[in-house]
Amino acid sequence: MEKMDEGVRSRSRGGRRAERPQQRDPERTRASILAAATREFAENGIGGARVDAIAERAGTNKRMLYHYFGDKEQLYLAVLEEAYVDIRTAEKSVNLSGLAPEQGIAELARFTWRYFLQHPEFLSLLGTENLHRARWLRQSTRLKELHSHFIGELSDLLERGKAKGLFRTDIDPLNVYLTIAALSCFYISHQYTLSTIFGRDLMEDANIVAWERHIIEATLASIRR
Amino acid sequence: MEKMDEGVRSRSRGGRRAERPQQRDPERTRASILAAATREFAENGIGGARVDAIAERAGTNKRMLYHYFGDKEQLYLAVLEEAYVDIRTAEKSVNLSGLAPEQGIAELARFTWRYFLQHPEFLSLLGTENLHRARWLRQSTRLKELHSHFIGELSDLLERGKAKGLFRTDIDPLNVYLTIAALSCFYISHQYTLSTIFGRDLMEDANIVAWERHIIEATLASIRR
DNA sequence: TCACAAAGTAACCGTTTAGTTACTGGCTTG
DNA sequence: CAAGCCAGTAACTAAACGGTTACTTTGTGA
Repeated sequence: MEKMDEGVRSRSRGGRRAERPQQRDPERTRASILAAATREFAENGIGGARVDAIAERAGTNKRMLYHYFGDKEQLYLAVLEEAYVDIRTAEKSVNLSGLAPEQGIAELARFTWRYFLQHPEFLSLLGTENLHRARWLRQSTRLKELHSHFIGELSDLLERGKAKGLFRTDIDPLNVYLTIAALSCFYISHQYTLSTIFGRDLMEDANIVAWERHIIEATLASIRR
Repeated sequence: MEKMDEGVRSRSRGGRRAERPQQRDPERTRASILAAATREFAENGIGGARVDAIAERAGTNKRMLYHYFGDKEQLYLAVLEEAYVDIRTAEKSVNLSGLAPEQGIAELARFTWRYFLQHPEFLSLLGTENLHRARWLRQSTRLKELHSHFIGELSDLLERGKAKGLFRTDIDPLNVYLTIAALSCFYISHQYTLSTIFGRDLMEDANIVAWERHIIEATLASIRR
């Protein structure tokens, strides 16, 4: 995952099938360009990302990048789409319907926090996208149709909680989702300025564990009767 | 505040003193470059910002920009420093020591939310700075010394609240500050992707009012016994 | 088997970009 | 009042950049 530089070429040293080393591999080339672009855009934003740098990181030629993706902006869109597809796919593996209301909310918060923690590049792309007022997200019909199923699951959890008298009756699912997302996203995406200003490393294990507990507690506290 | 294009030049049509139109005005030129740079960096990030665009927006020449600020990066640093000085100055106008603990927390949350709402360029600069892992913030001794006095005021409020038996005793002031900042910052800086995905304009008056109430309620709920 | 399409390379191109040079005009002070 | 410094302008430059052209290599199916 670290060194992409020899990516495509190295296939010749032992491909899937020994009798045909297969020096060419369109899918692999495309995938390695996409992975390299994800890193480059996440690290530098769209204005700071360099097409040459992406090609080099992918271990391929700049020509291939234009061959598979058209231009820099379409490549960025492909990166953004992949990032959204990935999180939506991961979300589907979470099943909240069998859990008690409070446990369900906690599980949803835990998943969101941990996913963001493991995919900082997604948060970075989100930041870039918002800097540009969601220009590419709005442009992409595919992305606009890619809804999170969390809002639905959350509505269900809240209804069950309300019926049991556990939760306040004036709670909006979107508010709960935004609360979880805000507490998770901000802590990670602003870790550098925060750690510098407060002189405390927010990414220390103990602090990470404490903040996870805080997200869950604060979210539940805000919806309990 | 809107049209900077004629900035410096227009001084000749009536300066402070009629007898000396004063075509030159270093301070004004410097200030208009700084204001233009703030907008340009906030809108495009550091990689997307254009030196020529800043000069044009400032209604001056590119040479002046290098004359007053050295180069693009130092100009960015000046913009960042000014933004931090501005918020720290505004914070000082808030006096919480005379308020009851719950009212004090509410006031602090209200101030933070409203300041972010009125200064989205500050949030944008923060995002840019974090994208680059606080490279300029860490570099600037001036900025590292520019602490928020809110943490101190907050500690005091929390102590008083604990003494009265209102608040939990295991509360960390930094956690409370991060909670308020996260709920405020995320909603505003991610408004574009969120509004697009959820098909609801987060910046509608009613939604803004509701979220302010939510920030205050959620923060208080998370610290009450 | 060979023609043709697709995969891949490297050198190139016009434009944009940050930064500079060489200059003009005005303000201040010795 | 002149000398010299500072504010300001416009045209320039070298390098970086996104994107293209012209070409080679490889796999495949008529």
